[in-house]
Amino acid sequence: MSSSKALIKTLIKNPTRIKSKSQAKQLHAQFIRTQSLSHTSASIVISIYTNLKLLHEALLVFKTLESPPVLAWKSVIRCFTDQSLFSRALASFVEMRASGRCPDHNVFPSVLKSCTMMMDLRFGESVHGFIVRLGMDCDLYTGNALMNMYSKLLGIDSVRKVFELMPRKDVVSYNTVIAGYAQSGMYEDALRMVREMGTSDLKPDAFTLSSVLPIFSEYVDVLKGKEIHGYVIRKGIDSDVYIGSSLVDMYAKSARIEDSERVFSHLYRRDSISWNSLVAGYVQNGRYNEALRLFRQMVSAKVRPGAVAFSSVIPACAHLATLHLGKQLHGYVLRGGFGRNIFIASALVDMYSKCGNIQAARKIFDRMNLHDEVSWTAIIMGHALHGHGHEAVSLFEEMKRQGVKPNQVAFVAVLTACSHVGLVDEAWGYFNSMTKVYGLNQELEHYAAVADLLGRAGKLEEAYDFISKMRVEPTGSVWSTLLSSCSVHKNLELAEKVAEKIFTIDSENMGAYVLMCNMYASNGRWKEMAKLRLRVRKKGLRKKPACSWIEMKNKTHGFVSGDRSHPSMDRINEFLKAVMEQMEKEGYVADTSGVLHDVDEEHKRELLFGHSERLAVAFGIINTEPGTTIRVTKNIRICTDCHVAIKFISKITEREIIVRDNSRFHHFNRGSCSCGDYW
DNA sequence: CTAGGGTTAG
Repeated sequence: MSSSKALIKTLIKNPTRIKSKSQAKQLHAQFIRTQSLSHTSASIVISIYTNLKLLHEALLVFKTLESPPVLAWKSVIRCFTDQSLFSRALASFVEMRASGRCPDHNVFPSVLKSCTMMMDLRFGESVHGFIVRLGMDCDLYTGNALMNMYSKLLGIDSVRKVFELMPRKDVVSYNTVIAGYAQSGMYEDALRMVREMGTSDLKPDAFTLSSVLPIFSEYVDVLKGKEIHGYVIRKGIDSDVYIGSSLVDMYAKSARIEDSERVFSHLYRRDSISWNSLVAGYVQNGRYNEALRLFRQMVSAKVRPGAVAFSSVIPACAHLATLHLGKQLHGYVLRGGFGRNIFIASALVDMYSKCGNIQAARKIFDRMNLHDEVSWTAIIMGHALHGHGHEAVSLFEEMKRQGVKPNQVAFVAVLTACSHVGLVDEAWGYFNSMTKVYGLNQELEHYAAVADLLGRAGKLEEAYDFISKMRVEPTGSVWSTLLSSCSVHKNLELAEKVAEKIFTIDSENMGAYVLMCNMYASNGRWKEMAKLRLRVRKKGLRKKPACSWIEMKNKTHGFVSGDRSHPSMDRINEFLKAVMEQMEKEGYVADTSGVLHDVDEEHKRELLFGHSERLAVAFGIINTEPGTTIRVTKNIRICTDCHVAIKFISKITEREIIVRDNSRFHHFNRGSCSCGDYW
């Protein structure tokens, strides 16, 4: 009996001396044997159990108490919070108050955290009122918990109010306001608080830095970031997972993916966020294949991808147009129960439309129960790319009707839609409404879309004027779209003016050289052409090879123009020859104007024959069941002659053929194309 | 009591 009393005394002073479950059970048993399980000693046993996270054992003891003392309440409430049983924590708090016990300051941090996690601001505020009435609002931990709650549920202003009223502040207090400022985009204030910390003799720790680092990745200030990286290493907290993923992300966002890789490879502990920071980093830097490789590596490292991981990798499939991988990921998404996530759904809509399956994209879009400006934009862009300009425009109108305000990206999408079907007046209306109705500035992309539209519509001079008077400095690519319009509408004079504009901005623009050479050739201007060719040779420029690829049984087959190395080449040629005979019977005449001039007519036809898109289409047809849709992707614009030829092929073979070039999709069916030959 | 990664365009 007396030894138990001594034990109780030491335990009251230091209950964490009990470190294992068996020790705790032993002690508990001893109390029961000596019949000294009073309210006080029972509370101690409870707190020992809860410190060891043994909720079940603690509750068994707790239930035996008729009127549990504060220590017992406090322990179970903290344990409930600890185990994420927030509503039970709050219920216990209510019960404690009803029993007339007055909570001490140790109870509030857990209660406030539970309110935060339950997102129950009303209850939290009433607890705050209670805290003030008890005069406990000057308690450090309680104040910190209050700030955290307001930061998550109310807003930074109330956080600041609590902070300023706190008589004593520690690192956690500062970290909480700093995170609050950083998360509300008030970067200057966040950094000011970091400096203020220093003057209060508090040193920034891992929490501080992982809140501050994302600021520099958004500012893209590598220098500041590197400075922090150095500080982190000196402090020996560079292996912190939180800091690690912030660093990976920061370097990736500053286009220094090699530094991201280095940081990642030095992390000895990696969670799903560290992995995903690098996956997302690869995607942000256009390294789609590496993103997919790392994602697979993450899965085989038994790190379960979460919702964020899927919304990071799916765009990689969209860019690569790898439908089979996209479908696989879609399957994982559904099995993981992430189908309703708006980020993922938007990414899927985009992926399916970029992989050529606009119907699947639309189905996912229609099944979403909430549409934001991103998902609207994804489906509008999808229809635009597939040549459904009118549908895209009416979706844009529907978006506005539903009260979703279009952002700058949405305008890029609707202008692109107008451009692909030649809706000139509508496009002007949208372009002007940006500033007049929505207070958005027109940026390069919007100017580029309108310039493209005017050029395609054959209003070449108007397009030239428009680009010359842009409020933003035009880039080579804006002029390039006009140049190709000049070529389509056979206006050599303007093309020369445009080409000079391009060469002053980008003297190595190979596409422009090729286009100009062809135009000179078809106009019989051999001298100018020769001069241009010499310029190209002097610069040592080479033509980007045209290539097309097609997916077959989960494998991608690539074809380069004129390259005969594919094992099926004989069968492909046999097929093309047979189909060509039929085509010519039906009126096909090879359009050789797009081919360089200095070869004879017969050879020109042969060159067209070897165009990569034609090879890929042929390969697809001979390797699939009749009636199967053929999907081909090409790295540059589809050639005029191939466009005609594939129309014939679609009719003769009764196939739907979908070709994605660098700007849009062409759906060939029964001898015609969805673009209506307007492209 | 406090912290990190995500979707649409180019």
